[in-house]
Formats: sequence, C-alpha cells, structure tokens
Amino acid sequence: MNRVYEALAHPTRRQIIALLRRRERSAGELAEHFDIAKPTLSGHLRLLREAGLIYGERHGTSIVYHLHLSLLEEALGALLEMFRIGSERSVDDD
Amino acid sequence: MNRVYEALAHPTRRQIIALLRRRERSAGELAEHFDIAKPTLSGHLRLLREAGLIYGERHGTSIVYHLHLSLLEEALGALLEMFRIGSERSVDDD
DNA sequence: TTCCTAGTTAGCTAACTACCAAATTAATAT
DNA sequence: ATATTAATTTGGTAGTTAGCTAACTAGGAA
Repeated sequence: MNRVYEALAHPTRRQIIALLRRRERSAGELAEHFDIAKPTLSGHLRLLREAGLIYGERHGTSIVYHLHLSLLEEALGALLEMFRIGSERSVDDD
Repeated sequence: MNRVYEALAHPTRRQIIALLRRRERSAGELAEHFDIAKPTLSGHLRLLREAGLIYGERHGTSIVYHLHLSLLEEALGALLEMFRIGSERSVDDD
C-alpha cells in the first residue's frame, strides 16, 4: 500500500496515470507527452508497475501499458476509509 | 497540490493524519504514538503544515494540532477527479 | 530571575530518488 | 546472420529526505 502512495507522489507518475486513464498507450507514446529522457520514463513506469497500478503487454517491439483501474480504486477506497471522511469521530478512544 | 501528495507518501505522516482525524492532539501526545525522536516528528508536522493539511494552535506551553479536514477532502476529491473514476473514457482525444 | 517543560531549528550523516548517457535485451525484417 | 526499432537495465552524479544529537525559543511556575 505504501508503494501506491509513493507512486502518486511524483507529478510525472500522476500524469502517466491520467493518460492511461483515457486509453492504453505504449511507452513511446507516453514519452511524447514528457520532456524527459526515455530511461527516466522507464523508471517511472517500473515504479508504477511495482506498485501494481499499471501493467504492460508486449505487442511486437513495443510494450503497451494499461491502467490497473481496480487497484487504483481500491487504493482510493483505502484512503477514504483511512481518513474516515464522512464518518463520526469516536469520543472514547486514544 | 503536489505537496499534499508528497505529505501522504510517508507512513508516519499518514498515521498522524489518522490520529488527528479522531481528535486534536498536542505534538507531545502525537509523539507517544511513535518511536522517533521529537525533532523528527516536528519535521513531519512542519511538512503537513506546509501542505496545508494541519494547523497548530498554541495553548500555554504546548501546541495543539488540528486536521484541516476541508483541505484533505478537497485533495481526495481532486484525486478522484483526476482519475475520473466512474466516468467514461473519451474516445477521441490524445 | 531562574528553572522546567514543550517544541522547533540547526547541523550533520546515511539512505534514497531523479535524472541522463551508454550498453543491453527483445522482436521483427532484410 | 545482420540491421532496425522499441524499451529496459546499468552505472554514475546531483539533489533530496529521514533520521539523529545538540542547541535554541516560548511559556508558565517558583
């Protein structure tokens, strides 16, 4: 879970997620949206992959990345739950 | 906004938020929950303060921290919006 | 004033992160 | 087998973060 929060901590990675939210894209397509070197982007993709937020499928020479939407929803749900937004505060506990 | 995500990236800071979600606490009370040196905790509090997620009020010698719930909700709302969970993907755009 | 408690700031080290260039792997085509 | 294209891994540097101890500041009490 911690990895998810860490993954979200970088603007580039949040934008990658936003882009994949619209549709799947190859690493090269994603690269066109950023002014950073390929290895740097590849590193961000690896981090997002390790956090379980995306996964890649090789199609010929290129690798197409997809968003693991279910996991993202789960993460956000956990976030909401953690802060218990909308629920009452308990009075008696530590 | 970026500061909010960065603030959420550390487990200790998320736990501080969770604790303050239940009720306000002084820095010292918070410290009891963690096995870290006071200055380290103070640093986390400063970071959360700079992200706008908490604020402190001095009461005598101690400083009582409160959660800025509205800002946290706003941040989570932005997160949901960013990923547009529940909405349709557009077909025509980049 | 002096002392005590609560917190923060300063200064430092160790560990980590972001980044790039160069080398490497993988798939396909010639 | 060789070449081409796409992407990742490796190796290195610069900057950042988390943690500590020691020193400092703020408020209240003796």
